[in-house]
Amino acid sequence: MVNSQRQLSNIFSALADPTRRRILERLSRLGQCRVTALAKPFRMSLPAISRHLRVLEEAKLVHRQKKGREHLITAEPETLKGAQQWIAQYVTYWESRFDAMDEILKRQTRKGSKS
Amino acid sequence: MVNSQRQLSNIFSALADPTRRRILERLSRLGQCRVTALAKPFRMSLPAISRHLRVLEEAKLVHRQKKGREHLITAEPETLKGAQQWIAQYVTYWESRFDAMDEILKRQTRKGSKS
DNA sequence: GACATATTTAATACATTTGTTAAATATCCT
DNA sequence: AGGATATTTAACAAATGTATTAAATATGTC
Repeated sequence: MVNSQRQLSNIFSALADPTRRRILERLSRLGQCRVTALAKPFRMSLPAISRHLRVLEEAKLVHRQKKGREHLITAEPETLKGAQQWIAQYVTYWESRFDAMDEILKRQTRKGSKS
Repeated sequence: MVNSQRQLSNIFSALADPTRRRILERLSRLGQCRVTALAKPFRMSLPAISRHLRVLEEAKLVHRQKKGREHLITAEPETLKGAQQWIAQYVTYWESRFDAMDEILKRQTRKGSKS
């Protein structure tokens, strides 16, 4: 579970960068993947990608398994799910608030059309 | 709908800051709210909050309506929903991938226990 | 008009992020 | 051992983000 504000901040900052989002996208298409393979389509140095991966890893959006000299990167969907839930709490709350508002407006309209 | 990568980046950066998340939380409890009222519990100058609000506004997580000298701030749940959907696409994809993996592992285990 | 209130903008300082290149580390291969 | 491959760490520059205080702007009230 995503608990702390700190972790939530890490997750959202990680997702805020388009390169990191593309890495996640790529990871979802390719599945477990080596660093170099992940980095391939980016017009950016390997150290830059390495750093992005560290950010994703610190946010626990990604998990690293060392196998010899290769580092195999895997997505960690549970974390993304945590962020999703954080957001969902507000969306559902606001939706219900707006639905309630709609209801009130409808009733007022009915009353209005009666008189 | 949340379309561009740019907007997605804005939304996630906006959500990455704990103060801004608290502002949204407060906004969801209080509903439409004046800037000063929103800023009340924060140990931070008003200009700082003003900036945070601008960030939220640029991300379209929040909407501003000027009424005389007061600015009334409202949450914009549609945008949050957009972010939610972006995340959902990966979560569901990964879940199905993992489910498929589980299925394969189960079958292999059955085969293994037979031989 | 003069003063109070609500909010933003400007100027500035400091911290963090993001990219680059060069060097270091770890592992594999012959 | 020596060389090739995979990846990270270091040093640094440029851009961005966040907070502060002081001043500006817009509106309301007597």
